[in-house]
Amino acid sequence: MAKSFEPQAIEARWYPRWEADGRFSPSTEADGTPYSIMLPPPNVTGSLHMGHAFQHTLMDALTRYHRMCGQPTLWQPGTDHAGIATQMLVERQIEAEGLSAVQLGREAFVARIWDWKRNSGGHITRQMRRLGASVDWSRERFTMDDGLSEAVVEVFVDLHRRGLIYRGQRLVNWDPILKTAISDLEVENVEVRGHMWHVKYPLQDGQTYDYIETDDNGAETFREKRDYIAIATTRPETMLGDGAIAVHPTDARYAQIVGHYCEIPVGPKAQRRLIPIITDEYPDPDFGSGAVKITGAHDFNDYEVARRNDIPMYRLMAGDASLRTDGAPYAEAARAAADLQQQASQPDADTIDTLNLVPDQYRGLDRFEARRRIVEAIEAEGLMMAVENKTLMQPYGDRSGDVIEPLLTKQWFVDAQTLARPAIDAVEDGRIRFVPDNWAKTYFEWMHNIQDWCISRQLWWGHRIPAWYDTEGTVYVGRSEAEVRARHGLASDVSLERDQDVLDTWFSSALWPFSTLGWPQQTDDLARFYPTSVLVTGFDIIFFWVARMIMMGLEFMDQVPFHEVYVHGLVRDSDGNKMSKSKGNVLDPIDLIDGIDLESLVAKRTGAMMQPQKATAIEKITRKAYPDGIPANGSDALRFTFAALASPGRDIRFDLERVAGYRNFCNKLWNAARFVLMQVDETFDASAFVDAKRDLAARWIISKLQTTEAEVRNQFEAYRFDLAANTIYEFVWHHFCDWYLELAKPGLNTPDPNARGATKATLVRVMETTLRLAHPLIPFITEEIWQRVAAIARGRALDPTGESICVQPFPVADETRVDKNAETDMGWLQAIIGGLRQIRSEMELMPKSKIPLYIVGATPADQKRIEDSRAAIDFLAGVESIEYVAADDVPASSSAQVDHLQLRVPLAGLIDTDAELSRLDKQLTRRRGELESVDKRLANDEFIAKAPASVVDKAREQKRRLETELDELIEQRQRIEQI
RNA sequence: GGGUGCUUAGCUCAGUCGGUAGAGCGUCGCUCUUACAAGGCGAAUGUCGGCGGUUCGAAUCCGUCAGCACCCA
Repeated sequence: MAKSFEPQAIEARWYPRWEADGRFSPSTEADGTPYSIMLPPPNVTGSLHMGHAFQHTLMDALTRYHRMCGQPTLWQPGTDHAGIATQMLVERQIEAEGLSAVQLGREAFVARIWDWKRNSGGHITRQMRRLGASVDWSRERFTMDDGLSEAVVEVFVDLHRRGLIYRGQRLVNWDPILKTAISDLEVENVEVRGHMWHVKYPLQDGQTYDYIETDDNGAETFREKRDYIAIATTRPETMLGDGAIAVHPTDARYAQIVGHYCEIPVGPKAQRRLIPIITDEYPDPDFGSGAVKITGAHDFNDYEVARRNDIPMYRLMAGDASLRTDGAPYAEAARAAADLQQQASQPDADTIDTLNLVPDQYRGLDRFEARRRIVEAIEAEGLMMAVENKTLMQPYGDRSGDVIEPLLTKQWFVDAQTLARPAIDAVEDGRIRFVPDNWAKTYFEWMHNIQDWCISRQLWWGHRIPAWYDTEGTVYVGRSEAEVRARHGLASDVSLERDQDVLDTWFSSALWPFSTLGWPQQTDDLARFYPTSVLVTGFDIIFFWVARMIMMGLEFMDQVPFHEVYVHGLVRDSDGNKMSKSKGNVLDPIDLIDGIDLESLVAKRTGAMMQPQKATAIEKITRKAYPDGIPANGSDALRFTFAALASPGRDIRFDLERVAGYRNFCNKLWNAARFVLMQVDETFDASAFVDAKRDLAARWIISKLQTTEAEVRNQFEAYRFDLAANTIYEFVWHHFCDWYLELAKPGLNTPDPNARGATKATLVRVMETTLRLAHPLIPFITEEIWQRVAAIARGRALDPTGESICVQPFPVADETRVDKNAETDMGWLQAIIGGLRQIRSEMELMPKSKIPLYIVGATPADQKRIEDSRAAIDFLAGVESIEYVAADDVPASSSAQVDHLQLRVPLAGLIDTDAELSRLDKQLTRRRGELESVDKRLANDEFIAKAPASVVDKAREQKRRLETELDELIEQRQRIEQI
């Protein structure tokens, strides 16, 4: 074996073997409960980031653990088609060629995307292999695959037939750059500095009223005669589309003018529109003037008010958020609108939508330019009362970064309220459990306030909506045009045109848990692996994805899609900041595995930036943070780090130092294996010594191994990856390496061949078991070592066609091998060796020098115990001789106290009296403190009366031990003082 | 404004049932010892955010205040 752990060679060797040997396909023989996990499909355009690496590590650990437990285990991989992201990416490529998507046409453009997908779409799946992800690649799926597309059509048609999908003209979030509707979840609200403009809306025909403000007691505080109503708005450009002014029904200030009309103070004076003053619960009387303008077509709150009060909604903008240029000239449109207002009932939305109420001089302006011009005009007219600086929440599209415009358009919607009800029940009654469980609250919170889901997107890349229109605009939904014609009796000469839009990518993702398993066909896989066992995901997509999978799963499979949802935190940088390209603090998991030199890292972080002006600053922080680049740590070390940091309910701060520590851990394991293998050759058969008599150390390490196995199992079952990692670390380093390997050394030199064999067998078999225990977290190194150790441990050669630790049984604790006596004895031995080492260290003795040891107070039983472990004491504490003596028979010495035993190391001539005294004082102080605390508790009658007996006994025992040790220490101190 | 979480050693974090506080990293000594110097041995260290309550006993349970972070509006 190589002298130190070299991950590159090992990792490159094993993953292709595992994949080729089909280790990741669910066993058809195993008869355990099927275990399955759906990989949250990453974007096909994506590359592996730290969040993926973290999440995939956890899923892989679970998958490998359950596979080793003998369950037929499936980790289902795949990618989603990422409608907007992919379309943007290929559009940019085409533009670089001097073409545009429009020039190319829909069909050719979509063909180009498929080309791109075939050639470049698999990047992230190659990276997943580097991480060791044991997904079943033979079942890889893509949301645009035929089977999955069939599922999408099936679901759409079915939900539509049952009225749970509908089409309608609604106010939606519109992205003016992408020119598509997006769902409310794809909108990010950001606080920005803006203005609040206070504008006078003059009352009709110069009417006036007494505007009176009062305090809480009803006393008048302000009075003024007004011929206007004051309106505050952050978006003056939408005034053109106002349909009414609303005040709160209890607002006395405006009661007298409710039902009157006022004038929108923009546009040519001759055609200014009059709008009614109405009452509605929505305006907050304490906010601003208490009166708000209602622009139903450009604000979500106003939309609701307009609907409630039958106020017309006038759309002012086109798809690129510029002011409309279509339709009749302004004078004509304004007259039509005024006429409409006189009518008893509203015409339909389509008719109103044809009215373009943008004055001719503003038509075609960008919305922000229009705002500037309108503000100017109001000011020029003297109707601007005040301009207030104000921070406001502005909606941005999470893909384009542009300011989102609420826009009235025809879209398809899913009736989310109806679907949410059973989905809420499933979590309430425990069919689905969130881990940590407080995420259920977040889930309920959202589900109880869920909005209808806008699922149509004005894109070309995606699942095209299975709806057809005849020339009248009548809509027919069906699996295909032929089905539609047959179903509705439409002759072949009736012209039908298919809906241009595609579905939200999340619509197909919502079907992922069953569409990947073959639905709508009733496949064996579906029967076996649905519902899946657990979903591992970040909290950021509970709404986007988790909730929608639950709704769709219950609706179409009649069963929950997964029993548990493990919600992990976010990976942040070592300072706790979110990782982002624009901050330049992104780490690439592959760089942590392979290492990267500084120049490459700088180039990577500053290349292809959205904001190139930040490059210099990013270069600077990068050079400072990683002066030597990033060293190669290997996949196992990275995985172990993620596991160790995965404390529930917490974001993780990712620290390179931590990875380095776990790389060292891998090296430790590697070297322990090297040592073990140096002790045995291939002919050694550990199984021959299964029943051999074992020494204390062997019984102890075997006992420890059992409790470790039980703990690790529990921790995996409870999703405590952090504790599992710590438990394994502790066992390997501090029990196996620090103690057992050292204790085994003297045993390997004894003349008794049976004792030697027993020690070797213990070394090999504990090693082999440990590898299986650690495999789910660190698959590569454990496989590499296991291949060398397994045959010796089992006493028979591995199958020449290949065996793998991947499919070996996960260790099961054997209660009968838990040996409490061995653990007690070992604790005592460790205390003795520790005491002697402390003396050696503080007296600054050379490691090689041997010391004589005098032991005071040893009973015959103690002496036997000591002699039984004599070789270990001699070897680990550098003892050359032991004498059992009475207190008075020892020359000047340094001492250690282990219970009633006093260990004394004579230091003829060497002793530093002061050093020894201060050492003793330190021990005295500590024990006195402890004794004081115990005494205080024991002196309390209520403690004796009310505390459980075991706690009281423990305290009494502690008191007895402390008193003995104190007595001895005090005596020893006197002896030293006398020198 | 509503909700959630966090505050423990210099740093990053565990702490399960309430029994008197731990790990890793870092720091300080000694040390190249035949698995490992990416190592070994030893050492130092805390107002468990503040205050109040429950309890024989509180880092842990309850209340309250403060600071930080995130989500929703």
